Amino acid sequence: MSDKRIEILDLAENLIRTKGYNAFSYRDISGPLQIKNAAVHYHFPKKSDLGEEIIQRTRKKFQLKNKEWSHYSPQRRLDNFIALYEENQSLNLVCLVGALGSSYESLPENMQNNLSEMSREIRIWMMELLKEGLAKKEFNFAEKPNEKADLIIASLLSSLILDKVIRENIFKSVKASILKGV
Amino acid sequence: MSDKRIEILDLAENLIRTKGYNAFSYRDISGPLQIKNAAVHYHFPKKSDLGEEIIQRTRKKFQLKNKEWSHYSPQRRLDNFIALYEENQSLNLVCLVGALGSSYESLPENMQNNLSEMSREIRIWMMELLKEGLAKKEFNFAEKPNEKADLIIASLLSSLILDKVIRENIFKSVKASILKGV
DNA sequence: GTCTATACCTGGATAGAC
DNA sequence: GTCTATCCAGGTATAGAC
Repeated sequence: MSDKRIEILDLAENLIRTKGYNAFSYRDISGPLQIKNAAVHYHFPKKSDLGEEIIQRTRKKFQLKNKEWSHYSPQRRLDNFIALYEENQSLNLVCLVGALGSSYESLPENMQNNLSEMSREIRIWMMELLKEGLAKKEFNFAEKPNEKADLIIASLLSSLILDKVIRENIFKSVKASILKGV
Repeated sequence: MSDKRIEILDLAENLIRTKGYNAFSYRDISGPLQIKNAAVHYHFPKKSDLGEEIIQRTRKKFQLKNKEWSHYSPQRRLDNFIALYEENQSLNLVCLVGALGSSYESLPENMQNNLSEMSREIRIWMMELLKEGLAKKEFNFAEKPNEKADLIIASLLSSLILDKVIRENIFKSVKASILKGV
């Protein structure tokens, strides 16, 4: 994969996760990268091609982490997962699911499908993690694993949004709550 | 306030909460309401005027509820607050903070400010509610009130987003988790 | 792989008649 | 308060030269 291609993807992802998919244009890419719009279109003919590839590579990154973490304890895997959000927060970035999901109905179909699949994958991963933690008595909570999983992924997602809106460290609070609750 | 004005606000709010602020246009308003773009501009000269008023009236609605609920028990106030999200979910709508917050940096300044103030107000309300519930021994949880408050408002916000993306009843899970955790 | 040039559309917004 | 008409900026996208 060429350097330019990656630079375009990186910049576009950043734009999506600060301004949203519908608020950035090819100019916002070509300007900073000092190329012309047509060059961006060469790499990604349609805007939705760009959007789709950003989702797909995010999904792949997550899958790689999974493999890497597969023999870690549930607690450590949970810590690592939360650390991903902590990094986003320090970069002042919303996560991709939050950035795209809130305007789901405005997205091209290929992006909707990719986004849904990735999100389901993360959710199932979290459920399995929690089940295993319960079984190994590393965790202790009253909710059903799917309920707890949904609470965790939902609260992490929004913590990044609310951080920007409220300008308080919501992520930190949410992290503390989650860790005290498992 | 004229009927047309309200019709415009209602429709625009719906569009924001399904497609996002940047994905709808004056045509999306004027078409369904069978008027012309210029008529919409008469009521709301700039798009951001429309956006701002939608935030402001949402904030006022919340303040009215507060007064109405002020002598209810903490548990009942929490139940009522959750019920607001339940209604949104049944209408397939993301909440306003989620819809706008995820693309915060693309918003006009007047909308950013109004959105931030409203969100802070909701957060503080939730913190007070939880503190009171602890003091009255209606609630029992290990986290600090601000940590718990952030967990609750964050998870409710995203539950509506994830509901759409994952197409499972994430809201229901989150609701169960919250109620078991206080 | 990047450029220039351009096509075509949609967007927000305003002036002025009714 | 709503209309027609119009403006202009910006958006996505493509053709064809280099």
